[in-house]
Amino acid sequence: MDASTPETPKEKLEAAYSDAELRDAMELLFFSYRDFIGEPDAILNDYDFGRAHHRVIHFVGRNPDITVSDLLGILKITKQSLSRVLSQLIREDFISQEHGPTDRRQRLLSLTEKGYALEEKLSAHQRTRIAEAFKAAGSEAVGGFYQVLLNMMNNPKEFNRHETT
Amino acid sequence: MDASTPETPKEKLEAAYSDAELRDAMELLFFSYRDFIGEPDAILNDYDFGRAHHRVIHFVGRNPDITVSDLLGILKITKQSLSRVLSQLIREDFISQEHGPTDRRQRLLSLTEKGYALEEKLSAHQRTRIAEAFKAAGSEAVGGFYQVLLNMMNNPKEFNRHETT
DNA sequence: CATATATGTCAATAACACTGACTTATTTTT
DNA sequence: AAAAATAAGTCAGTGTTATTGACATATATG
Repeated sequence: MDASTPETPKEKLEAAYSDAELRDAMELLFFSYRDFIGEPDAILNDYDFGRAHHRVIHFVGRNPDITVSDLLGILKITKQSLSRVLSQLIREDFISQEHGPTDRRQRLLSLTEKGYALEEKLSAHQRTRIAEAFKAAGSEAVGGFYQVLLNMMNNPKEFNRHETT
Repeated sequence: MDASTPETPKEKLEAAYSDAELRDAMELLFFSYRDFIGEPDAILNDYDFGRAHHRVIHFVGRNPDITVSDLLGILKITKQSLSRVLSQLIREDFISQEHGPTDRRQRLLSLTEKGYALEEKLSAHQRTRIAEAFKAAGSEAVGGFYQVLLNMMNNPKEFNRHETT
């Protein structure tokens, strides 16, 4: 259970990572994520919303007509947790619901115009931050960023890269 | 305030990123971070600890003899928030305190053996996850990962890469 | 008709963060 | 030496986001 000395010879070629290096990566993730999510909070405050609202707005915006259970699957929270946030967003007309066309039990969620406007506002800073980080690092680095983070996911297929070109 | 059409000619060369691509990156960060922090929770549960305890244990482990105010600066939480978690960790002998040698007002924090053991246990899964992601992506990709995430930080100097070689 | 599924809701609880006000010990400044 | 600043800790109150468990309703499927 101790892996402090990386002396396994066959792994030398493809670079062995020391515990210290791996802990570096852990910290880098912490710092960058902390700063990444820190920004929209001020805007959310004006609406009496929190980060949970932000996440719901983001994923509904990204996946129009998503079902409640699919949204729960993405967020990995409970129905009851989502309920408070979601019903607030519906009540205040940021998100609309409609019955599933084939299965009327489903409530398909979409952003209203008001919701879309808020999403734009909320993500503006984050998009700028990422765009600048990408430009500064260069497109090769961006590729590496994608590769590593994708590999870190439990189920990389969950990430749906929206192709543009 | 709308940047949907990236037609600025001078930026073409260094690759322009569409809003959709930038939102992809936002999601990738969300997913990978969600899965990254999701793992140690079960272990923490056994100790009646939460993520806040984990963060404190990590950063104290990484920075022996750190002062309380430096730790607050890293975590970006309030003294009162830290207090609950920290006094619990001290009471249960995961973290030790000692007076600063030059400034006796300071309480320098370090992991006890018990605390170090818990850190090892908690970070084991995360280190494995990162190590595997790094190996699968290759060392060039790892470089890109570092570059992009560093650029995303408010103050990249806050990240102290612990050199090994 | 029976059962499973999708969603919603009520109630209680916990973790983690916040603000504001105040205390104690110690160091630095004047 | 007295005054002011700093490091740390504490008390009280509050809010957000999550949890578990139990149950209700509508709809779909066997």
